[in-house]
Amino acid sequence: MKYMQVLQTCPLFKGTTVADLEKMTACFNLTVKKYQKNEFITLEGHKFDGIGVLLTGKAAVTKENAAGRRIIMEMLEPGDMFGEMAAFSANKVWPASVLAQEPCAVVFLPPDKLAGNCEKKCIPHQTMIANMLSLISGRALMLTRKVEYLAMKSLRARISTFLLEEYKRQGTLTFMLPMKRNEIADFLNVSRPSLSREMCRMRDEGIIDFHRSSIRIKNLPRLKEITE
Amino acid sequence: MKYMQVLQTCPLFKGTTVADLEKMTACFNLTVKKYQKNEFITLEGHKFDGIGVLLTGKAAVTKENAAGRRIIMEMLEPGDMFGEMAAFSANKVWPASVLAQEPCAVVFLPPDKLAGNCEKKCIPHQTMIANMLSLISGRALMLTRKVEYLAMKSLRARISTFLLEEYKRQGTLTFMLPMKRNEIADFLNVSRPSLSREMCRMRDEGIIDFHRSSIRIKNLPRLKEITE
DNA sequence: AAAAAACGGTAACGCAAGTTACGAAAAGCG
DNA sequence: CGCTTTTCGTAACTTGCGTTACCGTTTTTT
Repeated sequence: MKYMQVLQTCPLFKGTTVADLEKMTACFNLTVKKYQKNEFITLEGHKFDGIGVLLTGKAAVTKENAAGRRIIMEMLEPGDMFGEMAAFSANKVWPASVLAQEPCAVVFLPPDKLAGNCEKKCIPHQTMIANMLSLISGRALMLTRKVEYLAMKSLRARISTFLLEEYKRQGTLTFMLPMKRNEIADFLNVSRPSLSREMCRMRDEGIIDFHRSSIRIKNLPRLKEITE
Repeated sequence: MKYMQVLQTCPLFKGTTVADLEKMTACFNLTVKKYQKNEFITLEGHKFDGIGVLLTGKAAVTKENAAGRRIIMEMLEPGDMFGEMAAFSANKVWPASVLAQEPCAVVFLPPDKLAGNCEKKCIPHQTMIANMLSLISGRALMLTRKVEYLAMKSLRARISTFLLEEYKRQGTLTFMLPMKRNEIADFLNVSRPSLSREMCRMRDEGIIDFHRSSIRIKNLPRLKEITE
């Protein structure tokens, strides 16, 4: 199959050779589907077709908000997969919609064959199952982190946690914020003016210093203290 | 083992006969531990002991946030399991605490044996892995739901969503709430008085009616409207 | 059955964060 | 360069929720 190279970059097939992939895909009876720009690849609430892997193009995972507005959850690039969570749950419907932003080619993996018994009980198949376990639990842990953020009552605690994670990631007390104010506010689930106000208060108290996207942690212990 | 019946109700062993279970448990080297009411079964951040299965009693999965406020993530009943997410992650510590709400009996399954290759490649073992996949993705979906709850800004929207889910589950407009006020407040991540106050306001407005744990939805369209 | 503990409704008060609106600095663009 | 657009800080006002405290009721314990 001509898409084999792309398929190999998919985390699901990490540690699998192209030869193994060829064998497996033959077993899977794969169907490549094509979509035009602005066409829906999946529709939230509709019947689940199998785990999708984006082969070419660009697509957006979207969800409808309470207010009925579409929010982009994630952008998909070739090699990315979607629907891996819904695949093994009881309720076999798409938890989100996927919208093609460009012409896209997608392959769907039937979940029953994936988890089901391979007659040959081949090693690659087991590797794939292990990958799947690690992927999904990774996703679950990521969601746990999100819950931790949202469960924080005070805005200051959210900001502090956010800054500390960034500090940990970048390694220096002075660094650039990876997002604009608006995006940070969205991520922390607060309004932008509230974020600005609180950041300025923290600056007044000598905890941090900043200008636009460049920020410096002036009182690290204090910052940690806020998050407990 | 006397708990074999309960173990069979554990979703991890769904579709497995008692005879198969006997064989597998022998291989697993299981230890049953007992806990008193209000005793911690696991402690957040402490060393991971293996996937837990609650055999008897009732327990709450909780997390502490910065302010020391405990939020209930989930309630556990006999046959329920916990810690399956941490089992396949790199960092082998408990991501949450589990607190016994009643005297509890718990069995722990070592994760390496679970995911590792069974020499016999027996069918029950494969069933168990498939079950595990289904369980973890179910948990991920549950967390997604939790995130959706917490992302709601107004308390009224959280209450309405909670009541609508309960209505959907129980099928009648008049039903019993599955938790006490304190637990609901924890679940919705608000204070108990605030929950009471808002529920009374909704009663005053004729949306719902309630006394203690029995509740009746009087204006279903209105309730749905609030969540939109 | 009496005592103790848990549960749930209520009210007053304070404060953190949302809302809205405006202006200045920075960035994008013809 | 000059114009437009985006980004960000700031301030006044509003509001929803937390906190605390109290009390009646229900449940549990002895």
